[in-house]
Amino acid sequence: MTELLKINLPDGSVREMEPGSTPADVAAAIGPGLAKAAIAARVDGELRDINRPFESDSELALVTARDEDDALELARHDFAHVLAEAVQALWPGTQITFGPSTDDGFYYDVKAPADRDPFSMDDLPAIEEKMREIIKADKPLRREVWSRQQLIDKWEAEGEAFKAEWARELPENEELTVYWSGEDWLDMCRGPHLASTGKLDPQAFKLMRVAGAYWRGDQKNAQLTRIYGTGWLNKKQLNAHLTRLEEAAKRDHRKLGREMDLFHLQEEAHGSVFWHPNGYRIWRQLEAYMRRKMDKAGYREIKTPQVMDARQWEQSGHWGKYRENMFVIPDEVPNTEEDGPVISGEADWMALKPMNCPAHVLVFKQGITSYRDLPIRLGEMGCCHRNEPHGALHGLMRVRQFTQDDAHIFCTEGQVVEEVQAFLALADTVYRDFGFSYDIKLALRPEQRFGSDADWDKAEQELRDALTANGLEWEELPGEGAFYAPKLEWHLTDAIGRTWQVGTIQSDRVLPDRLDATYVGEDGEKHRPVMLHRAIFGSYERFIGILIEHFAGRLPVWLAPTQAVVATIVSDADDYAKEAVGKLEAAGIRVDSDLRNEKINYKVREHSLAKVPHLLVVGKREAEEGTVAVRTLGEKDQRVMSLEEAIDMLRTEATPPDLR
RNA sequence: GCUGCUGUAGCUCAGUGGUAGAGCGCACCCUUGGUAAGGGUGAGGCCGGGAGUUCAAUCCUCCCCAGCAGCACCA
Repeated sequence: MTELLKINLPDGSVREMEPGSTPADVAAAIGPGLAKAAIAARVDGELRDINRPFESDSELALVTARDEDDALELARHDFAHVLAEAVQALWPGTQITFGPSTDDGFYYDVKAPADRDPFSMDDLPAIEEKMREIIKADKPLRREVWSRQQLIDKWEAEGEAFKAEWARELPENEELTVYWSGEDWLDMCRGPHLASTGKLDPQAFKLMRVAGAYWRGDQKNAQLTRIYGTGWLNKKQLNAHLTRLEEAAKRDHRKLGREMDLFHLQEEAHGSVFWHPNGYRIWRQLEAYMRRKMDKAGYREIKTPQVMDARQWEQSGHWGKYRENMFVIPDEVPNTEEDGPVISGEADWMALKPMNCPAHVLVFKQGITSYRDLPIRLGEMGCCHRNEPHGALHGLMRVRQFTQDDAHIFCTEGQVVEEVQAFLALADTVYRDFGFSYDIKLALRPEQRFGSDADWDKAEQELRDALTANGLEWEELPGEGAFYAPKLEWHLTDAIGRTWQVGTIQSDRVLPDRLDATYVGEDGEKHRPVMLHRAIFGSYERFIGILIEHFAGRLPVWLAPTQAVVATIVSDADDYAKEAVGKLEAAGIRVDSDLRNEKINYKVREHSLAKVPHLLVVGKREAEEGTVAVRTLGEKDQRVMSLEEAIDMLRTEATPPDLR
């Protein structure tokens, strides 16, 4: 007589089940509706196959499509397996490796057989077709426990070198499982999975692209082809996602930058930005804003050299740790008598600064500093050059020349927490002014680091203390800190839910030491200051790129390159339009006139596409009455008001948020 | 840096082994029109750079450069 298993359900009831029964059996016992709806189970909190037998008395929660996070996770993981199966069905000899779910879908890393080229976009329709076949065949997905040797033998027999390698290295104490798809295909997988491929909606996925990816994420390893798909529970969700992607593409700052004539990039200076008048107007507004914020927060602005001798970079540690990202130049006047510039090879080396911090320490070191002077907050709109890997460059988001709203706070040990707290508050006001919400992450000590564990303990705890004191929540990222310091990172969420890393603060005890920065303490002795590296925008380039995408080009009036255009309907209104422009300019508004011989429809369209916030239309009527017809971007209606009212309105809207 | 794809007019893109086309934009002319494209005419291109194959290369091959997507890195 075997003992029955006690299965506790979320409503508090208990079902007694035969040994070997499964969550599916429980669902069936409860009712046919649930039996049909249940796609997986949470057993003692762990997501599991619906057909995996209970091992003991358990807490059970049945998972249905209404548990969207779990359902999506399962579906995407299954889509990945179906993808791998489809690729192998189409091209026998393809090696398979890994296929996880992602935020919006799934991917599978595969290696094409030796007798064909790597997979390309052109192969995707055929793969999709085969995937639909597999889904429609409704192949049962069955879990089986295998021994390590069984797995290794199978993978080696089939020439699956990557899988075999992985099977060898799976953790000792883990139960090793495979999942059968029908009777003819299987993959090594921890699971869980849906009961059969037919549980997937064949219209709810789409293969998106192929890309290279390294085996186990390491550049030294073989490069595989990663096939990306997006996967959902139904076609409606898929379409909604595809619409979101189109929306994101419309917001692409590279596209809008061209359309709005903000900046350009060209190959002769790839990775560095040519700012056009419109784009630099945005920059200047941001810079003026940030100067006011920093001035009020007790920072003093400095300007330091672009190029410094290599000896300086050796001392700061950059020469050793950062040289491959630095632009290095010979300190020699080249001999140009030959065809080209000739360098003797005996020159001393100089380097463009990739960071501002060493120069700031040098400023700090001038003269003798008393503890009474601390904290000293040195700010710089610091232009830095980093020779980034070519593949990393991306519009304004990742460039080789960029300007940081940088500052370094030199303070005593005892001042660190309060300085971090003040910075937390300052950063908060800035991000709010732009309408961003954010998450804070605390990046903890990396494997390779300078400094003692005691210092790291202290530095990490100081950041936590400041966060706690300000009532903020954060997420910790082990191993992600800089080699000299733990750091807080601000991750902004934009209007369509994407996140961007911008601001940071890092507490550093290494650089003051390397560059021998000291202050005289109350005791008359020399002490090391702590140095806080911090930025809020991060870089102007990236921040402007984020703003463009966040606002889809429709920048708030205070940032808009052109805040208003006065457009005439008939040339009889030209003189009045010029008068209006003069008054608007006198009121500090960035305004253009459009007196061209074009219809008003045409002008409205053009300035709307250029994302000008307000169009002031003037015809005969307005000229006679001293009014303007204001058409605001995004609205269909016009509002007629006196020129003075319009100026007041624009002046109000054009006031930067910190001056309101 | 790695893998794949791409590079044709200012922009978006067609196209062909016999030195090129569209739409938008631009210039000029007509039109003075009330809230998202009025009409006409015209000027723009060393078809990313270099080498090779060929009677002939924008097109095929190789190398380089840049862009895009991802990876790996990062503000």
